[in-house]
Formats: sequence, C-alpha cells, structure tokens
Amino acid sequence: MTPVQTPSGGQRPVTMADVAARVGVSKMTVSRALKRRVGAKPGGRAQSEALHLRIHQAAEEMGYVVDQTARTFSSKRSGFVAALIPTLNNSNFSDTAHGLTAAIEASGLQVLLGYSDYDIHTEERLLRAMLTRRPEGVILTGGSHTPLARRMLKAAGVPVVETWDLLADPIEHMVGFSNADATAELVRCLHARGYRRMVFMGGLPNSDARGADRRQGFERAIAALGLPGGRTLSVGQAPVSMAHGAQGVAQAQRQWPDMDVLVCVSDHAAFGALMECERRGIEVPKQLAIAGFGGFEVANACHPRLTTVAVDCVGIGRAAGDLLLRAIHAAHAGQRLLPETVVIPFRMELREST
Amino acid sequence: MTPVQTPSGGQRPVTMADVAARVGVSKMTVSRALKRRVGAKPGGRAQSEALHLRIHQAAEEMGYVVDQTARTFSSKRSGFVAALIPTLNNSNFSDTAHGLTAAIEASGLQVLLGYSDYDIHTEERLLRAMLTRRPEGVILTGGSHTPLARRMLKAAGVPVVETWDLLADPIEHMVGFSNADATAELVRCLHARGYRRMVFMGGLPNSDARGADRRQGFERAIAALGLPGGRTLSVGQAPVSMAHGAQGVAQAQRQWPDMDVLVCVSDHAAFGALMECERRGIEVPKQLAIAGFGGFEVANACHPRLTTVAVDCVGIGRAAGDLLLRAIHAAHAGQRLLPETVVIPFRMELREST
DNA sequence: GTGGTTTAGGCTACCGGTAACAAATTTGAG
DNA sequence: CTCAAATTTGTTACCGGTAGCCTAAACCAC
Repeated sequence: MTPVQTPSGGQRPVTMADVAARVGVSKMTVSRALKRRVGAKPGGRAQSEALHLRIHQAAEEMGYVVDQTARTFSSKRSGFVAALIPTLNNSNFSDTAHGLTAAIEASGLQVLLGYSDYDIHTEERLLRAMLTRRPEGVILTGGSHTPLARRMLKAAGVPVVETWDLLADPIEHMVGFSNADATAELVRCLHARGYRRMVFMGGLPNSDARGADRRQGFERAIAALGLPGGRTLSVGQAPVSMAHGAQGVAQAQRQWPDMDVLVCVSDHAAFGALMECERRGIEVPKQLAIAGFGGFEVANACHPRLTTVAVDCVGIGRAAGDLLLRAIHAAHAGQRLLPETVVIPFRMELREST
Repeated sequence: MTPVQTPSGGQRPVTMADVAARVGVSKMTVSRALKRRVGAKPGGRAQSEALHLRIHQAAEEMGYVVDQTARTFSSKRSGFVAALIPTLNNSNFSDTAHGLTAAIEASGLQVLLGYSDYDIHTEERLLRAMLTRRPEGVILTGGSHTPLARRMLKAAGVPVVETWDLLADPIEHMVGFSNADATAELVRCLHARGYRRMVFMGGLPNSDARGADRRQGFERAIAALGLPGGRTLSVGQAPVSMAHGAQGVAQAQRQWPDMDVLVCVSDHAAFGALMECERRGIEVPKQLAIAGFGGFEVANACHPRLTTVAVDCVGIGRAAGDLLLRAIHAAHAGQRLLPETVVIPFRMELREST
C-alpha cells in the first residue's frame, strides 16, 4: 500500500507536494499531518481531525513515503544512531545490538550497525562513513580508538556511549563492567574450589583490549592469592577461535605440566580446549579443569558444561540505548548530559568443567 | 585532521562554501576537486593541479567533511546499499555480510546492515526504514517476504538481489544454491556409507524457509532411495538452538527406536544432539550417527567432528555484491540488467560423526 | 456580543550540495 | 598567428522537506 514511486507508470517518485495538491492543501499541512500519528493529539477540532485523516488516506493511496534524506537535510535530524561492534559473529555483541535496538527503536530512531573486525583503523573508516550521514548519537564497543577517531567524535559534537569496558578515560558516557574484576572473581571462585596451579590462555594482548583486561585481572588475582604467577599463554590474534583453544592445551601442558585449571579468555577458546582434552583422553575436570568467559550458548550445551562468566549483554545494549536517548534528548533541548557511567553486573556460572 | 565541525569554538559545521571562500574559488570548484581523489586524473594542466591541491589542503585544515545527506539530496545517489539478513549471530550470514562488504566497498558504496530475527514483518519494517533513505540497491536473504515488502521494492525501482536460496519466483536477481538439493546429496552420501533408517530434525517449517527446503530435500531423497519415510521432527521456532538439538535426540529415539542417523537442519542442532548423546552414553557414530548443515566452526572443533554440508557463505556475499554493483551501474547508465542467477557450490564434509 | 486566547493552516526562506549549462582559458594543428 | 577543440571554472537553479513567522478561524468566558 505504500510504494516509493508512483505505481502506475510514473517515473518520478511521489513527493509531498503531490499529496498536498491532491488533497488541496499546502505542503506544510501535509508535513504536519504526517508527523503526528494517525489517532494522536487531536487539538480538539473536528474539522482538523477530518482533514488529517484525508491526508493520511491520500498519502497511502498514492504510495507516498517521506524521503528521509530531504527530511534530514531540512530538519538537521537524521533519525538514526550509529552502533559499532567488533564483529557480527559473536553472540555477546549481537545480543548487545539487540538490546540497543530494542531501547532505541521505541523512540522512532533507527540503529545502523557497523563492524570493525577488531581493527581500530577499520573502525575509524567506518566511523567516518557513519559521521558523513550525521548520526544523532554513536555507540562504540570498548575504549580503543585511533586518535583521529576520537577527534572526529569530539568535533562532531554528538553524544557518544562506549560499552563493554569501564575506562579510565572515556570519551563521554560508559556502560559496561570491569573485565579484569570479573576474571579476578572467577580466579577466586576457582581457588575456593581447590585449584592452585592456574594458567590463562588468551589472544595477543594488543589485538583485543577486553582480552587484555581479563588477562590482567587474572594476574592480579593470582598475585593476591599468592599462587604461582607468570602462567599466561597467547595463541593468536583476536578473535580467538576454537582451534586456537585446542592448540593451546598442548602448549600449556608442555610449559606447565602441573597445571590444574586452564582459564580461557572466552568460551570459544575454552570449548576448543575442552574438545581437545576429550580427544587426548584428558579427563575434565578430574585431570584438568577448564573455565571460559562470556556465557555463550556452546558453554551450556557442551559436555561437560563449561564454567564461565555470564554477562548481561542485552542489558548492556539496553542501558547504552537508554543513556544515549537521554543524551540525545538533552542535546535536542540545548543542554548537555553530564558524562555518566552505568555498571552492568556479571555472574559466575560454575558448572561441570571445574 | 578531519573533524566534522569547526574545531575552534565554532558552533556551525564547516560547509563547502567556507572552504571555497578560503581558497577563493566557487563552491562548484571545491565540489569537483574533492570528488576526484588527490592524485587522480589530472587533465594535464599544472595550474589546475595546484589549485586542486590547495583545495584539498584547505579542506583538511578546516576539518571539512562532505555532508552525505546534502550530497544524496542533490545528486539522488545515497551512496549505500541495504543488506538484510535473518540474524547477526550466525556465522553463515555474517560471512555473507563480509563477502558483500568486501565486494561493495571497493566501489565507494557503503553497506548498511539490518537483521529481521527470522520474521518477515520485522523485515518489512526494516525494509521500509531503509527505503526511506533511498538505497541504491537491496540485498535480501531468502525469498519469503510480505506482499507489501515485494510491492515496496518493485515501486522503489532499485536493483534487488535475493541470496541463499534458488527461488521459483525471484523478485529480480538471485545468488545461492538449492538447500533441498544439498540435503538430498547429503542423504545419498549417508546411504552410500550404509545408513538406512534416517531421521530429519528441524524447526517448524513456517519459521525458516531454508530449513523447510532442507527438510523437503531430505524427504525427496529418502523416497528416491526407497527408504522408510515420514521420519521428520520439528523442535521449535527458527533459529533452532543447541538445546533444541539436545532435546530432539530423546524425542527421535522414542519415536523411531531403530534410527541409525540423525540429519539435522543445522550444525547447531547437530552439536546439541551430539553432546546429548555423550551425556546419555550413546556412542557416535557407532550407535547413532549425526550430520549437520552449514559448515560452522563448532562442527569442526567438536569431538567427534561433525559431518556437515559446507557452503561458500563468503562467496555468496561476494557474488551478490558483484551482481548488485553491475545492476547499479546499469541503472545509472539508464539501462536495466536482465535478471540473473548465480549458483554457488556446496561441499559435503564427511567427518567422524557418520 | 465582544475581545482575548488558542489553534490550524499558509507562506517564505532555506538547509548544502550537484547537474546543467555558459563562459573563460589553454592547447595544438595548420 | 589564428581558429577550433579541449579543458577548467563560474553561474544558476534546483532537489523535498521543515522551521519560523503570520493570518484566519474557532473557542471561551464574561
């Protein structure tokens, strides 16, 4: 019922002026009638209400759809927010995108998504492309950005929310949790279960800031508990794959034969390690315990089920969306929301693998 | 070096007119100079070349970035294509998105991504939102769309590529493979390995067209081989989860105790089934074989490794992108590319689970 | 009725680029 | 040196909406 061009042979897309001419009013009246929803906010005038309805009907009959480009151009409101995540194929981030979309779309804004493949230069390019379209707000993942990216954001003057980490030097707003604290907490839980000779397996620290934080939390907790330290392994660029995890088991055992638990930077690595143990006849958790991070589906489906740190990923997205909306509304009212930080809880899921 | 607003206290974003004034030329000259890249296509005039350079320098110094909205508005070219996939969190589709992005971005267009959560009404809403921004092309996944969505696309007059399926009634172009044929081929391979009492496990057919096609291919092949038919199981809405797969094992064994292989609609379901077998002490493949679909990472990381049908997901994206680009270029030249179909190959990965 | 107050709808200008055409300048062949 | 062709730059007119202001009409109390 609402094609974008005139359905019957016409080449030119239907414009607001066409609708106005058909109804016999001015463009402006059509613009106003379409802006408020069909039944909403009748000023109390019966005649106006009828005209309003006629305009909506005409628009539908003619297949008229507003041109968002023209609207953006004129009103200086683009009607979208840009959200940048490291990768599509990670349910943690796609869950965050879901939460974000749910929170944002209620207000009539659209979320446009981009992914950086864990590369800050790709992120910069993407950000530039998004900014040329004048988003009303920007959501980033993590706090690692190129200097130029930070400058572009500052200069653009749009509200920014960084998610998934708690940063010492945020650009503006922040929604996340401390990956270091979460991993430290996991180490303490494992210690309470009697494990003492812990090894951490993760990606190369410079490729993934969150992984590096987890590693740091691991080392801090190990030191605080007086356990043997220096036992961390790097198995490749982020994102660390299941194959990386499998390969890490042999490497860790060779280097630290007395290891009793392998703490992995993510559930994917942990799963790879777990299956490799199965293949090598290493009993989990009897001979070697394994823990992951992230609360992914696979961790709860595999056998034995993996101990992990579950994060409220959807909650991160929702909170980031709510916060960004408030910032956008404030900006629209000519004010500026003071930088806020929302801390999202995490939860230890102690399962069969430890 | 390229902020979006004037860096030093200025409230108003820098416009092309500002750059033009600074260099002492007209807006048009700036527009032309910025359109072609820094070193490209000098007409052979040294003076022109120098001016060109001065304009680029001035733009950079002032932190000028073109306003894509204004450019779109004026030129009628939005500079992006819309890509709609069922879900973010499925590496098959995110791989396709990667291939698509790689193919498209070389031409200077941007890919804007949306996900429908396997719901055609969500897809319709999303499509409408995208179309208000006037994409130069649209990529869809599959061939199930609301009637209104089809009409909107027709009316919008933009090139459309449907991916991942081969359809009897495509909107325009098509890049994919026959899910039914692929599954039938898998059934023949399993038959050759000696399996006879096959059961198919998938989601509710109306929730996932590709899953339904696979089921149909299964039934067709079973009938052609003269094997006992009617053995298909539905375990929930798409996307079928690992938990669904686990739950399906018991159900299938209860219903068909003599089953010797369980063919699953996806690797996720197959993995869930595999782990459930581990838990119940069912030996795979000795007592029960399991096959999946999709060539996901988990299928090649688990133990035993899962037999699956590997699809060139990136290739689908790349081919769809190339095809869409040709259609866009044709449209830009006033022609129309005749509907094309690109068939993407699939490959049987026979592994330890069968 | 009357006058002040509210509300609806019309008019004008403009957002920031680019297409299309016109004018100016350079190039090159004869 | 001259003139036509090629190339560069300038001028003008929009693209399709919405902000802001203004007038006209309806409402309401006294």
